[in-house]
Amino acid sequence: MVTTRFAPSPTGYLHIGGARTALFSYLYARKHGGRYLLRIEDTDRERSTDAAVKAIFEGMEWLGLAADEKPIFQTQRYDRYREVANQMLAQGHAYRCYCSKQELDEMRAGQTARKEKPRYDGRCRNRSDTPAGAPFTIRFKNPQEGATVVHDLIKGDIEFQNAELDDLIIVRSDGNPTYNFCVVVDDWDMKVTHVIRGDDHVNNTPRQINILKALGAQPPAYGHVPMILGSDGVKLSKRHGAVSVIDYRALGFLPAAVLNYLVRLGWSHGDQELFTPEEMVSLFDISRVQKAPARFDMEKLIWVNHEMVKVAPPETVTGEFRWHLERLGVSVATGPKLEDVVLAQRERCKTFVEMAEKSRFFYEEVTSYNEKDAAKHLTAEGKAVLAGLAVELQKLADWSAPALHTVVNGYAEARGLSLGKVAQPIRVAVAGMAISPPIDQTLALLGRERTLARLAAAAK
RNA sequence: GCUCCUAUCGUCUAGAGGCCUAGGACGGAGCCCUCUCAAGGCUUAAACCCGGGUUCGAAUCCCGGUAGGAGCGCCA
Repeated sequence: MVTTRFAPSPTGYLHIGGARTALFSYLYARKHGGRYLLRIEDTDRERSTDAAVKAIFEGMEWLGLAADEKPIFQTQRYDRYREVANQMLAQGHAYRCYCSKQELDEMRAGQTARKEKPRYDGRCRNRSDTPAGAPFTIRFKNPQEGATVVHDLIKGDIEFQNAELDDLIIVRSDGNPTYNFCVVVDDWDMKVTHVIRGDDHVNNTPRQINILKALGAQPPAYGHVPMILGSDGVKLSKRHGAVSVIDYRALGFLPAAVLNYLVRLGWSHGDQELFTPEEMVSLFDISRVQKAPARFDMEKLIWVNHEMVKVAPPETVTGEFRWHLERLGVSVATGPKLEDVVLAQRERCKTFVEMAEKSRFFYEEVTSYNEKDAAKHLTAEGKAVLAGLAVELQKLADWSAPALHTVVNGYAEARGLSLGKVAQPIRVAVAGMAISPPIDQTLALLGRERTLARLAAAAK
């Protein structure tokens, strides 16, 4: 069965680039009826934190990319790693290295000075003496001849000369296993068939394949996805703004939009820009993923989000809308139904941050007016309109959009005023600004009581 | 320095030797519509990194250059 995994290390937030490799892994597994697993690579005890683990879970859950099975933590598998390491030692695939850190540093310094690639020269490979009590690391005995080729799902065949690869440490002198070794043992034990991961691991791949071969295991297929760059073409970092997946929630995006944007970044299916979750699964084709890194474009994400917001069934997005309103300290206890406001606002709001800001007047009192808008529309003339209209509205029995439409339009027509001359002052009066849905809808949603009170307050 | 990877509008991309006068999308510009903001409609500017081959024919294949990126830890 096809098995993929996402294997982040919990040393920070869930990076947007990581989210994309997770998405590709997820899609690949789904498409082939397989499983998608999550593994926490927390062997770096210094930098790994529980908060980061939590952030990863939160991010994955928000995106809807939850793993099919319970996540695996590398720190809980040390016994297994040691067992495999000892087996390799016994079989002659690994050896003890007694080189000190200082000795290694000197070796590297010499190589760098000679403009050579810094690498371990294998001096302990055939060492016969075993200094009693001396600290040692365990190194993998990498083949010294021939070549290892990676049949990459995205990049095609990549050939490495084994002579280029040195004997890497698989167990540290403190007895703890290293990254490249844990990955190999885990992928093997988890029966991972397709390793889809970041581009930065390409150079680790031949080593991992060689270890797997020494273990007598069948290496999985690999697919290395290019990284995501900032808009300036430099590696995406905090300097570019949001890099953590969960930040995109705070920015007002829908998980579906982030997913859609991410899947189209470095991948395409003809001219199609928008995909349903089902289409993503059925249409995704890893071999069509771009080989070059792509730049992150916030403008396009915003567009994708707006497209999603415009067509999503309102009830499916009220959760995000409420979350943002409450984040602004707005109580939604009294006021129109969230669904109705979403329906009225979604055409003009690209994100939920925007929607919340432009809709808070439906739920809380207007305590101040936008200065420019007030100066322009709450003039003596404007106030007269508000006062006059208030009288008409008082008499209105049916507080519905069509009825309000008739009254407002009728008022303007009767006085030979353009609709703008009437609607704009009302807007400022009830919304505090000159931006709102069509005026009849706005008033209908706001309700009779609030409308009349605000009209009166502004007419003064 | 060494190894590996990459290269189409500003950005994401289509393009698998003739369908390319290089298509779509975001963003930009202009016009229309309009009670605001939007949305929508129409129009428009904008790219094959450079140089050699191969071929009747190259954005597409090959080689070289250039530029960018990744890796070279008892980090992951």
